[in-house]
Amino acid sequence: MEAALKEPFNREKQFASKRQAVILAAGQAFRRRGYHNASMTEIAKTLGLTKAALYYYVSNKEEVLYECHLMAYDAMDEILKTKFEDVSALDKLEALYIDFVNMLTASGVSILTDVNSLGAESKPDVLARRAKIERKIIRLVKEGQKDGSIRAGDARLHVFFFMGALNWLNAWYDASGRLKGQDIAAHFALQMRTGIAS
Amino acid sequence: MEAALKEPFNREKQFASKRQAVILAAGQAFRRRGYHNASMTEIAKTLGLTKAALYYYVSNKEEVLYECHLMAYDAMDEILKTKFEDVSALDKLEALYIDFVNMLTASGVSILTDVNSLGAESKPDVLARRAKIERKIIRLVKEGQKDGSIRAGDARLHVFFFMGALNWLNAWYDASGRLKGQDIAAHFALQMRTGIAS
DNA sequence: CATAAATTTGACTCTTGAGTCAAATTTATT
DNA sequence: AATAAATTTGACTCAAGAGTCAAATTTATG
Repeated sequence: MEAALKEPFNREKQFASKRQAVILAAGQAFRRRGYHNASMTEIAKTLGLTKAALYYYVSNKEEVLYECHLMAYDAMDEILKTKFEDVSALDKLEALYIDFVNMLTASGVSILTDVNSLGAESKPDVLARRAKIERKIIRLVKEGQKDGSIRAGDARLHVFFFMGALNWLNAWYDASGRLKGQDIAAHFALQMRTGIAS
Repeated sequence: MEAALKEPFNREKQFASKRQAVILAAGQAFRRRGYHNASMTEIAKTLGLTKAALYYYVSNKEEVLYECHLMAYDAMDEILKTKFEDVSALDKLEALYIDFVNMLTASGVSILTDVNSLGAESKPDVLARRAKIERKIIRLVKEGQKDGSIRAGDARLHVFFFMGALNWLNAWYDASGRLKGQDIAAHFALQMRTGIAS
């Protein structure tokens, strides 16, 4: 143990992580103030930079919005990869939902709902991404209706209902508030679960 | 029965109703495309008018957004006035929730979430208005926890959960879709209810 | 510590959409 | 039909914020 301790200053890694920081900061600003109300100048200031410097990392504002969406969906996809054994679909769903809430309250990543500010190339992408996630969850609900853990009813509506609660969370959750993310997760998971359990 | 049939062309009424039409159309546009993506020109075109004509009815875009918010909260206040007899708080809540969904799917009024695009004078107003409604609903939930119809748990979280579902509805509901407003109302009410029932 | 690449900046330009206004047009009433 | 008020419009101005770029500054490495 001598060298290799302080990373050999990998150029690309440096750049990539700073870029990530830009996306994250922008995401927070978009979440709190809305895409159009948050200016690039303002986002730059948050990072102790100048607007011009931001453009060294990203090519335009819309790209940033796009990346924010992708970041959220990546995180959700990751959660959806969880493997379960011998549990009902309802139990799976509950576990996933808890992870979703924890991710949203702890990671700084947020689900943005402004899809209309995306251009004609990226918007379909983002919608497709979201649809894919929704489909997975809907499939899980249907599975639960088969294994008897989830009551009958339009599976899509079941999902829209509790995913709505999740989206809304982004709007009101304040990390500095008195409500702890974990508590919200537990509460929401229970409310989600009992809302659709058999 | 001779005169008084065709209203005597009340000036103010004419103006007021056209103004309402402007607000409503703008609300739809804001809901579908977002406040900043919906231009005044576009909204005017919807009504077969010119942007300049819009400004005969309203004094600026922000005022329109403000009125949209008020319209939604007026509608909710109206619903919240409903008097009930001999029913549990949970039953009351369910009835109100059904009315909320029906209002949102049938009236063309929508709950806009963009509060940040409001100016410093109107934003606090709108927030206060929303807070008042939330408090009423939270109070009802607490009442239900007392009368035994609603299970224990942070009343605010109970409410944020199902109100989130309601807000999200605005984003995805499409009047021309195959899902009928009434069906959504019934479904959502059940899911809301079972999510918090004792 | 010299230097070449990476990063940051100040000072621009450009676009878009809000908002204005004098003039034109429509409408209810006599 | 005449007319005065109400309504609508075309053709503007203006501001804000996105995006650019040559030059200045910082940084890792020999």
